[in-house]
Amino acid sequence: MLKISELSQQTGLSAHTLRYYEKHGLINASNRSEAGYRLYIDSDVRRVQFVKTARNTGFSLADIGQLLSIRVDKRSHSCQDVTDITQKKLLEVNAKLAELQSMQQTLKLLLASCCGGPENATHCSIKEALDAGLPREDNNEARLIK
Amino acid sequence: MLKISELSQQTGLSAHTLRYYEKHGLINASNRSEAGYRLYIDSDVRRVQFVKTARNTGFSLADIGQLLSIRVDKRSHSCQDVTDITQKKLLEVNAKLAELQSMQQTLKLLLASCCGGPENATHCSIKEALDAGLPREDNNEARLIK
DNA sequence: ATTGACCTTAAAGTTAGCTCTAAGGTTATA
DNA sequence: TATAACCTTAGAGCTAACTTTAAGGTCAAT
Repeated sequence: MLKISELSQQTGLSAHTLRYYEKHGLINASNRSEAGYRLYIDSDVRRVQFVKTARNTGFSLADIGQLLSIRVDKRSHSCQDVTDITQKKLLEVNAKLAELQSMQQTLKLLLASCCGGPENATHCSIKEALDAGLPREDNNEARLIK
Repeated sequence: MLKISELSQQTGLSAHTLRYYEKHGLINASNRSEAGYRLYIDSDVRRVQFVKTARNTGFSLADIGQLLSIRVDKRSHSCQDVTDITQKKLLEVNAKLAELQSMQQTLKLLLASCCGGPENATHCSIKEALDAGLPREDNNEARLIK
């Protein structure tokens, strides 16, 4: 039985965030101690890790609640509901994957063509990466926010 | 030369959002008309699309500004700077990819094992997907937010 | 020449997702 | 037994990223 700070350590989410997720119906402590402390078991850890992964891959907490409801709330979902939701989420994941892979490609090209790449060791040219898909360079500074 | 509403159409971002991005240094109109209207060219479109892709893959606007500064502001970055930033972003992209692929796997398993999968056509069992990596089911409802 | 659909800036409002604070109870160690 | 390091809830505060509003200028078509 883990206390909330131990769950926090195991998942990398703060105790505050874990309570916040609980308030929004995403997770739950399996038990409470006499004094009212939240107590978690292994399956709670896996559930939190799932939430974290989903969040890291860009799903909103509402999306994640929907994903979790597939697993948890069997009785109120028909088979059709489940496959519909799952299929929709899978399409979203696939779209995200495609965009991420394009970003990966762009960054790889940038690394390969800029300072230290085999054909361009002495000066930094990013033209190759730009030509391969990035927007073209211009003369304006891109100011960082703030 | 595109006006802002035309750029909006081509990129799927609202004119408001485009002005917001400009205010934060991410994009810029190449020209202005006599009356002060923003006018964009093809390379502006590509730049906005890059911003959109990066945003969709979970980068913050500050991150995107950093990525754009690699491409744009050659003089103020040493080769080392550029490779450092790029390499760091590439690691982030790779981590996101790994998490997304794990989500994809989970959803695929769920689809395959639930209602209509070859070995389980008559009732909806998600146990297979759970056993394959998802947190276990429990008896609590996952309430959707709001 | 006026209507309506655009465009401008500046600034206020909104939402999601935390993050922190206050006020107080619990538990382990010195 | 007291000190510190936990835990509790309720609620306020914060930041990022929009989104809307206000007040007004422009432009094409009737």
